[in-house]
Amino acid sequence: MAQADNPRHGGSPRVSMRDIAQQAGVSTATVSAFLSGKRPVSLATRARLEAAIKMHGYRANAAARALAHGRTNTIGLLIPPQGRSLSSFAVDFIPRVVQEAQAADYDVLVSISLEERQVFARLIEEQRVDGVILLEVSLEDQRVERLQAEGVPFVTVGRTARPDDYTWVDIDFAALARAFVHHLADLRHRRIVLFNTGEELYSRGFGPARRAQEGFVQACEELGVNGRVVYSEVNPESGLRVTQDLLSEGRDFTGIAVINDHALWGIYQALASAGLRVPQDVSVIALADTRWPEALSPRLTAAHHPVEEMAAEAVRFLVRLLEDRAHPPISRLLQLPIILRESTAAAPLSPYAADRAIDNSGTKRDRAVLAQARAAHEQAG
Amino acid sequence: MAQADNPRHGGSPRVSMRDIAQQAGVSTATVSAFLSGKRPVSLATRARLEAAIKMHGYRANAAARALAHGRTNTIGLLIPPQGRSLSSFAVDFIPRVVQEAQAADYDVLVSISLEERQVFARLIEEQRVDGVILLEVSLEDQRVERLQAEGVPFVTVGRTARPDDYTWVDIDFAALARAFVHHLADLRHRRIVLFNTGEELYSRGFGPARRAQEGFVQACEELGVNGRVVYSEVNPESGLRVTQDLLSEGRDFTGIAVINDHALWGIYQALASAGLRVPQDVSVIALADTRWPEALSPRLTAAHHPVEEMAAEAVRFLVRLLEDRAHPPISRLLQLPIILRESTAAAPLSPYAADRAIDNSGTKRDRAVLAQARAAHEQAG
DNA sequence: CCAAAAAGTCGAACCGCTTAGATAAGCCTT
DNA sequence: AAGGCTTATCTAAGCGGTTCGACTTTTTGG
Repeated sequence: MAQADNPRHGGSPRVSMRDIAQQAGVSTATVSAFLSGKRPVSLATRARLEAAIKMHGYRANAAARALAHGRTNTIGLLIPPQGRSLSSFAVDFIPRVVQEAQAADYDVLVSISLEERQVFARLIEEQRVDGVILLEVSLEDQRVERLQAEGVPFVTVGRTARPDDYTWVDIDFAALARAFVHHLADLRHRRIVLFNTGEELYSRGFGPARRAQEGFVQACEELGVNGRVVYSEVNPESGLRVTQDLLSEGRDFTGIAVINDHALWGIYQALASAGLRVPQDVSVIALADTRWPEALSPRLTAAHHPVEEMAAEAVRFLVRLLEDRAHPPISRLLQLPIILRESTAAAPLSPYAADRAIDNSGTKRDRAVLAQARAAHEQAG
Repeated sequence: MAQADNPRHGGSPRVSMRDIAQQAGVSTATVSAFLSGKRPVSLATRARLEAAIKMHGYRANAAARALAHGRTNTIGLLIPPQGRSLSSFAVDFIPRVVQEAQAADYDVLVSISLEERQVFARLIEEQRVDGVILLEVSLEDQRVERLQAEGVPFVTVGRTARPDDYTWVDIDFAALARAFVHHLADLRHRRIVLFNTGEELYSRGFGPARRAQEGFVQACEELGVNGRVVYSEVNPESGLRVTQDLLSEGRDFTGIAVINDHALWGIYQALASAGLRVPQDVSVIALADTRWPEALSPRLTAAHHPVEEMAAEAVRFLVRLLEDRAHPPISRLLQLPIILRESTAAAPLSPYAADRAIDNSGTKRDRAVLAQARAAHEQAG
């Protein structure tokens, strides 16, 4: 084939290890030894090699290294298809993954997990990556099964219904939703709406959507609260529309819990233009990124979505699996503290008699719960 | 080295081309010919190969291919460091790049262009990518020079001060800002504020920030409009704060032009809580992603940021450069039409005498300009 | 019916790096 | 002074593909 003088792209021909070896008067094996530090190299040789390498700005070719070494030092990040990620998640997530990976000497290959077969073919079968980080996992996720079957190291952000034998990071959405309900119930709210993710995600068994709803419903039942769930897409418009629809049906809620922070803006907007004040008329509590809670007015009582922490942790987990193939599965279920601000307050006593009627029941227990929850929140915050 | 029975990660040992060749009773050269289609293969052989390949689910190892072939079929995407990208840009940009690249049979390696030297070392010098897409380009950008010097194919999103000898896609921010001013001036606004990007970006010579401001200032001068520029970071809080500061100084503007759509929410919010109505008291015009204009109330007169189009175009350009190394530089400067909605209206006549005073000058010319601009906008919309 | 062209296949070199042995020299030890 | 360790280096065999010249068999045109 002899592309001997590989002209490269117009620039200078790439120097290879051979060139370095020649100039330093040693074999390529020695250069490799020097570079990897896996074998001792004499000081004299060292010096010559350093000089040669610096002089040419030499760097080992990644493909060759990967081929010989059997690892690519690249991790695959499977993101959901366009404009469908949970909240502002992906915005902060991707850069953080990249950064953390770079710190661990890995590159990140981003792929859209739309056409599953294709992605697997490229990333896994062609062995472009050593391991994979999987986003937006469903309770029943074929990708997880597939990865397990292939024996590819991977970590999921979110988890399936049976997450025992692989590695993941997740938020305890059920507990979070429960905490939302408790907080609102403590404030004597009796009619609460949960703003869940979009319906499509929910019906596909998207973990957070399912678990949050489950926790929400369960807590509502336990506390005798009238709970309702609506679904909102991840764009500002949707939150607006959904809230308006809700209001036009006649307002039968005093509290709103949100796990899809893209809806927040619309919710505030819709409430305001309906003449409803937060928190006097309606309380709002949410899971949100760092930016919204302080920007909204009144400031938002919220749990902070630990996007970056999850990104970093996912990478760290994956790296650990890669460095030690026999490593047992690791997992981390994050409990998020709720930070109390001004968007939640005691439910209005009037003008909704229905609320009051319900209010008469369960008051004693609620008091206790209230006190306890308050204490917990104070600590957490 | 003999890791003969390469155990791979727990799974089945990877099949290589040799296995396929053996099973089909041919040489690896023939397998390669079959796979690449670069040489004819008889029908009989074809059939046997297809069977063998399907049976093993064989796929050529990417590293080996890259090594032999000299191309990685991977493009590098250099994104700005965390939380500093222009508006919601990166959110939609990355997935679109990945998608478009996948369609052209390329993978995307994302890297943060924080530590320039490091990134270049990994991506370019280790030859992990065939070409690069560069985001957030400054007027004087060392990365561009470096890439040119190295002879690496690349395309920038945005452009430097002298963008003649390389490939790029950009928005005509100067023209856009001018159009904003014209539109507002046509509506008899005489005191306008430009919400630019954050100050740090501006001072680093970020193209859009500089060019937009230039166009803005220039148009203001031409039209005798009193223009002012403020800088807002890409988070909802910042827009709020900046607007509040502006208002607390005494409101000396009736029109707001925005190129940083993250500020929008805060602007609307701040205006509302100051009791100012849009558009009766203040007109707002902006460059924004698809989601905000329809979600804000009143709906936003805006130019739509063609994020996805730019992403797709950037990839297409790059692929063209990669397929034909001798290809001359390509470029595309996008002119964005302004879509008229309800956030802009004639400037209020009262209670600001100052506005009126200025209004008396230049009226005739303004009339003509107005008519013309209107016509243009009608068409564009 | 034969020479020339086309089709089909193979062997072998090569891409640039890693890594076991093998080798050789220097330094102890006894 | 010889055997045993270390230390430093080299040789050579891969890793899993691509490519190209050479060789054999068909096909084609005259």
